Amino acid sequence: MAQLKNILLVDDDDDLREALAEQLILLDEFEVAEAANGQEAQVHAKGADYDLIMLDVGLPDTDGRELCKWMRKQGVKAPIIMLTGHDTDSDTILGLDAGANDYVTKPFKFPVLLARIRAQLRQHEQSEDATFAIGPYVFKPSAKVLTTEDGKKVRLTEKETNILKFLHRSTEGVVPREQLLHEVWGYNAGVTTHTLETHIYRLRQKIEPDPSQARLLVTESGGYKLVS
Amino acid sequence: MAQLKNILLVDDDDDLREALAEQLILLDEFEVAEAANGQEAQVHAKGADYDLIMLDVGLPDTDGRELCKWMRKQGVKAPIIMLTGHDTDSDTILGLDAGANDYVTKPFKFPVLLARIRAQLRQHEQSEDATFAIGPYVFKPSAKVLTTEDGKKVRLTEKETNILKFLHRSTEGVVPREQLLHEVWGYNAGVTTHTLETHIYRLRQKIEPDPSQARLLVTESGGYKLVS
DNA sequence: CAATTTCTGTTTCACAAGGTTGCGACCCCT
DNA sequence: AGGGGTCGCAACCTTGTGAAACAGAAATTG
Repeated sequence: MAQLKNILLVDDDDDLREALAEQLILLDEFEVAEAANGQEAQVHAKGADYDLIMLDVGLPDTDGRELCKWMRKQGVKAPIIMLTGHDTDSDTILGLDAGANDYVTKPFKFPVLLARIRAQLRQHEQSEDATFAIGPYVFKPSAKVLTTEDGKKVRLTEKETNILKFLHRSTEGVVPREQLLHEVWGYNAGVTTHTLETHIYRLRQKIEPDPSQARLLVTESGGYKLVS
Repeated sequence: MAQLKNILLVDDDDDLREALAEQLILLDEFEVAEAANGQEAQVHAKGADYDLIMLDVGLPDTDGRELCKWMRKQGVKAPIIMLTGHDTDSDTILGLDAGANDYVTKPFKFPVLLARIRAQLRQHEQSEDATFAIGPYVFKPSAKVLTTEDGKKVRLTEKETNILKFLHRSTEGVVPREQLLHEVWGYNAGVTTHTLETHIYRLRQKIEPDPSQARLLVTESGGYKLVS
């Protein structure tokens, strides 16, 4: 099972917000935090890292667009989907220009919003600041580090990072050595699988809590796979 | 002036397509290639690298969604915006699930589409496979290389890549040494600006056509800036 | 059929070559 | 002097490879 995605849902319409949150939670893919106004949203945004933020434009205390800009200035990189009752063009434009990634007008059908949420999450995985859960770690490819719950960091080399990245990308399970070799070293690879095996060894030394037994990075029928 | 973005516009409605292309070109920000059907689109997609692709769903020869999937399978990473006449929910959902990044229903106002185009382009700059024009080079941060028109490659070290990345990000112009130091080495930097200066020196050796005179990477009042 | 050998795929680990990086020394120019 | 460029050097890190150990399956043998 993939890790649950963290969503922050900001809307002052209690009925709509709660209904939406419930539907999302029922899918068993998301964890949803709720905020009814800008004040609350700011607190949430400071406290936790969200994978996606949904923002109503008309909040009692702040303009959603201002909130959006504020979040961006705070360094929030998560995709932001703006929600609004008004379907005026200028609204949409202003919303997107404020730094939102998508803009959805109410009323909307839930499946459509969901598709847009998924599209944003999918796109974000390619981004600079994407992070992934791998075993007990948070893996940030662009920083080449694994971080544990309690803040310990494991620094990876470039090759190790790429290996982890490609292993993670293959949800399919086992990645054959040859394929991994091509993905990490390129097709005109001047190296043998033995080189890959050495890197796997070194990676295990770093990431396996007990290096004598492979639990995270498992060998299986001619390839490797990552188990969460 | 920033580099023109390359857009591929695929739609079989000649009037709409040409009008759209013209409006985009008039903005002086984009270069637009047009295709009237799937066949043409495939040829274009193979031939050139686009920064963004707009795809009509209803094409004479192919389904736009199939075309979208095909492009993704070909390794096209550019954002894809789907256009459609039908505004059915299932259509939107299928479109997004096919790998599109956004979905716009006709009729639309041009400024709205433009805002969505900009939003997609902005988001794409954060992505793994983003490239930037720097002087005579194409800079791909994730690959840590600069490529010239005629295919020559300049390999950069990690520090050099980051320096270039942050210099490029600051369209503002001059980046003070201290700021660059923080951005590249982190806030608890254990290094002095002299280290940065050394790196700049080495970077110039690599990227300045004539290393005796700095043209691309210029020193100015306590900082550096990139000139295109 | 059980014991033993062989074989093959994989792991372990040391080592050397090469690249990257920070710094010191010195120069140049204003 | 002071800000900045030039360049060499030493420490460190990364990486590929070779030698050897290991483990399980298959094959061989008595």
